[in-house]
Amino acid sequence: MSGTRGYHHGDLRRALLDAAVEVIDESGPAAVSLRDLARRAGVSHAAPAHHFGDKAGLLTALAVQGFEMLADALREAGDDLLDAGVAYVDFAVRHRAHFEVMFRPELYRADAPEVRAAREGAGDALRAGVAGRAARDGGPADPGRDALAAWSIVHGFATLWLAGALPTRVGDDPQRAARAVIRRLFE
Amino acid sequence: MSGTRGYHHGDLRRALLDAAVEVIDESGPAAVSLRDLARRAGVSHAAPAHHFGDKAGLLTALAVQGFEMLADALREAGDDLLDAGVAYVDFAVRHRAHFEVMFRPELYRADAPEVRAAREGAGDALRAGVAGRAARDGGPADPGRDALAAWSIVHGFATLWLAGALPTRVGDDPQRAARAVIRRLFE
DNA sequence: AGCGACATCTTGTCAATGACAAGTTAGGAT
DNA sequence: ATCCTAACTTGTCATTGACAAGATGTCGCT
Repeated sequence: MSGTRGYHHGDLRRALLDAAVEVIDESGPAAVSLRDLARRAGVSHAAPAHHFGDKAGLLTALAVQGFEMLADALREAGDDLLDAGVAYVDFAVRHRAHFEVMFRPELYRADAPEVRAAREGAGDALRAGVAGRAARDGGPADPGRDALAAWSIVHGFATLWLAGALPTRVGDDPQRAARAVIRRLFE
Repeated sequence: MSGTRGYHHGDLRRALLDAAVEVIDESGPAAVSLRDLARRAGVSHAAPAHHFGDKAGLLTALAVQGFEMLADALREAGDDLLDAGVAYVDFAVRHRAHFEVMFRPELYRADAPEVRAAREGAGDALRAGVAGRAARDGGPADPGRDALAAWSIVHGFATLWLAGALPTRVGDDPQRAARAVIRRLFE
């Protein structure tokens, strides 16, 4: 789907998404301009529209990609709440552009079926991580609430970290700091 | 500062900020257009520039206002972690526009002195709320980490709620759901 | 090989926007 | 009364998103 063979450009779709990630990493999603992305890819100003329809279409593709990447990262982290939580934060920091778009539904078509599917995949992976630790502890009173608490704490930490809202005293190693914060959930 | 007496418009600065809140509530910060705000206030398209310089200036004013309102809300909630946490979420939900701008530093001049001051005021109020409960529990091992964990969990919950990312099963009462999640911190 | 269909990309255009420059109006101080 | 300055307007320009219409390359089919 994303890798049609060499046409005029070669793989414009991918190039545009990569360029978008670069721009968002530097200046946030609001700074994305289809014409700028086209310039960076060396194509005409209207080329992006063909692949994504409009700006929301491009960001929708980015969000889908992001949810899929997050699901992969969480699955790879296994079913330990601490590991899954750290993986969540790590994903947000290393794939900041994707993460920032994913949780801004007003920027893209969050109700598109591909988005729903990708998001649910990530949700399943997250719940699996939480359930693992909980089972080991002898079963929580309310698994739904525990999952929500775990998701909230890692999502909040990641968001605050990305926003640069945390005091410098927290340090410059997000994984380390996240680990300490998450541990607070079972002490 | 925000209420100069009746000039041509009366109180354009306030009117523009109010209109911005309205627009952001409906369509997010990306949808804010100075010309649209001017139209809503019944003034010419360049009037906003006089009060705020540019778009970032307007959002900077909104962010300052937001941090001050948040500090007030937290102070009013007292020094109980649960109450302070619920107040944080309540603020985010009831003042969604302010909250969304506050934690998007790329949209405004986050390094402006008025912003720094307002943000620190809110930070102090937040820490005060966390410290209260901790002291009652006999003192935490690491107050800095506890504050960070508490901030993360309420900020994460609020963010996910606003993004519409939470499953419907969580319900439609953010205060109730937040209370349950926060309680997970001391059980 | 040749032809047709289609995806890919380009050129051209329009309304909307942010930002700036320069001019106009109205309150307040003296 | 007059000046001064803040508040606002009019005019303009480059940039952008979106759309329409045309050009070009690639592939399937015969």
